[in-house]
Amino acid sequence: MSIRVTFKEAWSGEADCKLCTLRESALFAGLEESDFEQIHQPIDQILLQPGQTLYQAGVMGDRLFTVRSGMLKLVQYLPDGAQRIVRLVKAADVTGLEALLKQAYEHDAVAMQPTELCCLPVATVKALSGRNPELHIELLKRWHRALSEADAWLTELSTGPARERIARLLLRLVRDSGGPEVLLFGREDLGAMLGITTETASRTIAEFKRQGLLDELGGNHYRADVDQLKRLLDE
Amino acid sequence: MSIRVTFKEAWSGEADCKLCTLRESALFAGLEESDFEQIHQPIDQILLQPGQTLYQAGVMGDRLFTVRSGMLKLVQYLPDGAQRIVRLVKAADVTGLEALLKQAYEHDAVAMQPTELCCLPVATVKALSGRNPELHIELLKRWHRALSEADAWLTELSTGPARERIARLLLRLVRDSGGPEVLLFGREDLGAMLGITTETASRTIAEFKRQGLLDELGGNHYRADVDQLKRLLDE
DNA sequence: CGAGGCGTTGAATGGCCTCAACGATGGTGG
DNA sequence: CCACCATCGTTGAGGCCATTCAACGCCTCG
Repeated sequence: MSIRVTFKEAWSGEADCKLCTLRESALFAGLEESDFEQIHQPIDQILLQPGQTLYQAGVMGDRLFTVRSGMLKLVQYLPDGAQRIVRLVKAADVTGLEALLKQAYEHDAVAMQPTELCCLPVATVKALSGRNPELHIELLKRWHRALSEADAWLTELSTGPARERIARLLLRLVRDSGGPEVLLFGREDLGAMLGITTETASRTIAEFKRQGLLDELGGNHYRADVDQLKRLLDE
Repeated sequence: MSIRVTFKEAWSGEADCKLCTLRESALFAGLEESDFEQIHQPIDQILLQPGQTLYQAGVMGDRLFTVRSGMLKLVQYLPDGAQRIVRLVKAADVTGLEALLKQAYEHDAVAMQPTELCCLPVATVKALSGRNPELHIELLKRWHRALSEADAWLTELSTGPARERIARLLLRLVRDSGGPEVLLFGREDLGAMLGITTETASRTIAEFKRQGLLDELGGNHYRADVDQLKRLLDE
């Protein structure tokens, strides 16, 4: 099911962090010119295609990752094989922080779209954060953000009937993407995010379309009626 | 519903961290003798009774908390009033880390048992962690642990039919408590943890008792048949 | 053109929720 | 001391909603 990809295959160049287009929002936002000179190992950039796996649960890694564009899903499995998507990693997010603590990755990280990443060696991040308090705080913030997201998934996306979960997910997607147009996921992923079956996900989406809550634009693109979705929720 | 308690009412003394019985597992485990001399503000200790609230969601705080004994629940609310327990905080755990980032608390923290806590002023923790890399790492570890817990709640306790969720919860409780005896929660809390109604929780527990998976010892104490619970899960 | 993946839809079952009643328990006040 | 009340756990009945199993159309790709 999962597509393995060697590091070399996905490699797409070395980064120059000083010139990064994400500088303001990136992990290294607070760094000074002089700090960059402390980076001895190169920062590799890689490009993943949809379905390709960045890392696997249980594997010890020595890198953490910043998403430059695209999106990853973090997947956990139960012993019986059931899977659950516990979080999405979007542009400017960081994942694989476990590596900083010498711990194995806790999820499978799988690309949902063509996804560009920077690979930050743990040694580099540690060296920089030991010297630089701002980076240190930035790391805490990333961790905190991940935790907030996790809690929100539990309360918003795993509580109540299927139609409410889907409505809340759609509203989150709208919020994150700026406009009312959203790129939806495959029905199977939808189910794994919300703890429902693919059939229920499909049926509910279809019903939303018929009721005008969603307008299909083709290629899994939809236009959402935000007001009606909200109204559905506070009844 | 929630019981407010003033800080003064719950105050039960000042701590001497050097002599703390939790020294090895506590947040300050890595500190040196000399570090403790840097603590200028006193570390207050407080005692909460079941149902009392430690802090509320949305409130800005300047303390974080270490649980010395007892247990807290972290509760989040949806706009429509539905509540969800997103995590439990047990002895040696830390909560309220949001305060370190100048952010409002994200949950209601409510005692489920008589609970002893240490209140650590953010200023103190910041001062110490700026100087002490071990404490710094320790903070990252706490955050990581909280995140792992959050993910586990999603995959294990919010996935699958009610009987499986309860079985997995029981197994977690057994694991955490050492022996096969567990102190169960009120049915309402059970429901709020697992995303099911109190009636379903009650019914399932009653069924487990009839089937011999649980043995009632009185006062919400039960003895769990671990093997049978596991068997129930891998079918 | 055939195969396989994916989304959709149908029918039937069953599990969970809703609403309701009832017993046990514990605390309060007469 | 006991009647009273509130809370909590339990159980029942009924109905809805999600799951299960199945079939079918559409699309891409080999």
